[in-house]
Amino acid sequence: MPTYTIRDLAEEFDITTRTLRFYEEKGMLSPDRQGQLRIYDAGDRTRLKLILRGKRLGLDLQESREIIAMYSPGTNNQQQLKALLAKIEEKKIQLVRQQEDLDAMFEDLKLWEKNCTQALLDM
Amino acid sequence: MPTYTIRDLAEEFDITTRTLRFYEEKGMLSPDRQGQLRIYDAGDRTRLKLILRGKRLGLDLQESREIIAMYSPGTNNQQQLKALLAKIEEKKIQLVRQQEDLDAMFEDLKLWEKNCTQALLDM
DNA sequence: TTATTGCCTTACGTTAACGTAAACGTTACT
DNA sequence: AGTAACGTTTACGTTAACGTAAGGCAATAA
Repeated sequence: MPTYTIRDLAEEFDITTRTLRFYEEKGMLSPDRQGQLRIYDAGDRTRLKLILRGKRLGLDLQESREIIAMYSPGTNNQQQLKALLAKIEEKKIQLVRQQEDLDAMFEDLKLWEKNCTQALLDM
Repeated sequence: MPTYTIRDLAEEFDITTRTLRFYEEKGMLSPDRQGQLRIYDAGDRTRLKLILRGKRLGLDLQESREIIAMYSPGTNNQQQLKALLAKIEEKKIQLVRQQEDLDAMFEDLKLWEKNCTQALLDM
């Protein structure tokens, strides 16, 4: 099993070590320790990827935390599961909305690219 | 031409009047005045929609400002146009990335919905 | 006429997500 | 032995995007 130093992950994902410590401080990551030093494993790396993916989509850490919680086993009481399903539905709606927004903006940008290119040619 | 009070827009888009004043403070909106009162027109309303769409996509106000600037005419020097085209390309790349992220998360959530539903049935 | 309602300005407060700096310990050269 | 490079903790600073409260003008309902 591969392990990573804090610098390994920071460089791979182009974030600072401060960010990694911050995520740990918020309980999103719990790397092993070798003395004082943090040792990250594949699970930590995966969780980090999920956090960063969420971030790119505009989720905050709390939301990412909930998404990540879905990936970990042991969530096995009915109340929890129902709450999770509700959350998923809610998130799906928001994702669809984002898709629409993306499409709309894409169309606008394509149109503008044409306009701009044409304007350049006209000069 | 329709006009809107600050409350009209606030209610239509489910934001606070403070938010509208804030956007104005940042130079994103410039409603007419009737005495002290703000009177928004169709253009203001469109700009607001663009701001909010950008916000849903995780853009900050500065980025939305640039997008909106593309919609207004009068940007007619070559330097400007080239800069705009570069921005558009950059944004497109980011949007594609978001699409991929959305797809990935969607797949994950669908999988988890299955799991959760099954787990509920199993109880 | 007074009281409520809505808008206004001014201005300080708040939260998330880190940045930045200080002060320190530990390898790793040279 | 000295000094750089990298890690650690602790803690205060920063920015964006508003929230919230104070104080005041204006119109309308009772």
